[in-house]
Amino acid sequence: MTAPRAPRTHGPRERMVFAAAQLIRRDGVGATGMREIAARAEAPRGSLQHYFPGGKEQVVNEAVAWAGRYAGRRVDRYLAELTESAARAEGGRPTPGALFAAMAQQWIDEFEAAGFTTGCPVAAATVDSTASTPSAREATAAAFTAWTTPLTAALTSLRVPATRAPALATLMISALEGAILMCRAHQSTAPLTTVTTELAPLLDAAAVS
Amino acid sequence: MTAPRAPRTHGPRERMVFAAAQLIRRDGVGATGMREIAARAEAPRGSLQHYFPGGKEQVVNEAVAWAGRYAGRRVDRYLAELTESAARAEGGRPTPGALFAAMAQQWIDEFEAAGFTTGCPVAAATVDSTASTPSAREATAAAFTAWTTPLTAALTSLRVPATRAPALATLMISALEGAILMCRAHQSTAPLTTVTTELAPLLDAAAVS
DNA sequence: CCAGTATTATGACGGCCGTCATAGGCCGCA
DNA sequence: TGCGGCCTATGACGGCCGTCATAATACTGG
Repeated sequence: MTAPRAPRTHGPRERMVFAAAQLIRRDGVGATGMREIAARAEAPRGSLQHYFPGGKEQVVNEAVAWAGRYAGRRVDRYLAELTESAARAEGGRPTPGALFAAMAQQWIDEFEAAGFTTGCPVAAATVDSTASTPSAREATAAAFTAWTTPLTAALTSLRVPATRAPALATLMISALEGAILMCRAHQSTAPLTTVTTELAPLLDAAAVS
Repeated sequence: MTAPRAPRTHGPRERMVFAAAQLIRRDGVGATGMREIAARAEAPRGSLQHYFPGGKEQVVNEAVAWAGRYAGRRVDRYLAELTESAARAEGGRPTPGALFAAMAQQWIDEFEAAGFTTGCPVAAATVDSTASTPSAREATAAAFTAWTTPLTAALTSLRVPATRAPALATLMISALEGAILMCRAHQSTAPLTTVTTELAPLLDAAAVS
């Protein structure tokens, strides 16, 4: 997304941003080293200097921004999938609770497949580097916005009134992020399923008939 | 609470654990140094070695455990305060939503006073060191348990059925932790107030008449 | 007062970090 | 064929880290 057109196979720069995001969400910002990023991306260490003259700060900020965009795109995709399957099966419209369930399920699948080793990179960056440079904090804010905005739009398309959609989007992301934390701590997907179950009636009730 | 009776003034050991918790919640685990902990506690650097032969891992784990116990005690205190004031004013009983509001307000006050520089140490430890030693992860799990358990009990005493109280406690802590993250990122207390408002009806509806 | 333990104090060591400097390879274009 | 850019490669530097070793000091019980 930095370039208008991505190279046919992901270029080294893109690979490094992606590798940084992966490492950050596993180990946190502080414990992620530049050398490690280059190694993970199978990119030369010198290229980090070349593509990211701003140093580690720039790499981390781009990784966080990428993660925010990714989360936003996932929301759009879930909405499209749910809308299609709901229309085909019952001729109806999916509920906000089903959208949240899809978002949570993504994490449950990942935890079950990868074993609670990784969390949300935006959360990691928020915790780790709020106190550091202002640009790092701004990057996390932008990432949350890039996630909240499509989610708000999705809720609106699910007949949630425009006055409540932003608040519910904030609630959904908050609950999801917190549940992810608890899942990692307890090494269990239970918090995510619990939150999904408990939140569903509230979310569904917000959609006007 | 490590010792049955605390020394009249907090001893150096206790001060170091406290200082570690403060630094962790501001900078994260990785960015918090042993020398910094000692300096903040106004304790000699050699005492860290003496009181914590397990090294940084031990200090961090004790700080996280302390934070969990602290959060649990806060829940008990809020419940007591709300119960008393509700009984005096209306002769009634406080609602679960009011309990959540009290928990959130603590953070709002802190953010407004200290400027979004600090978050929850348990969240920081979870993000930073899930991948490191197993004991660190266990410490975060124990901390969440030390928080969830009193909260579940509090909900039960507010007439939430025992079958739903644990789930609601998980939801409350998840939403609170996530909202704290978003507040820090956006440098605004809005997420906390939003979550409090949106969650209140759900929580209150769970209390049987 | 003395012995012995608890605490404090300080310096050194090895390791990893992010960054910089400096070459070396590579490829398109004249 | 040569030249000028992008990219790659590699080593060095200073700094901070956690830990260890070794004292010096304070305190308590006899």
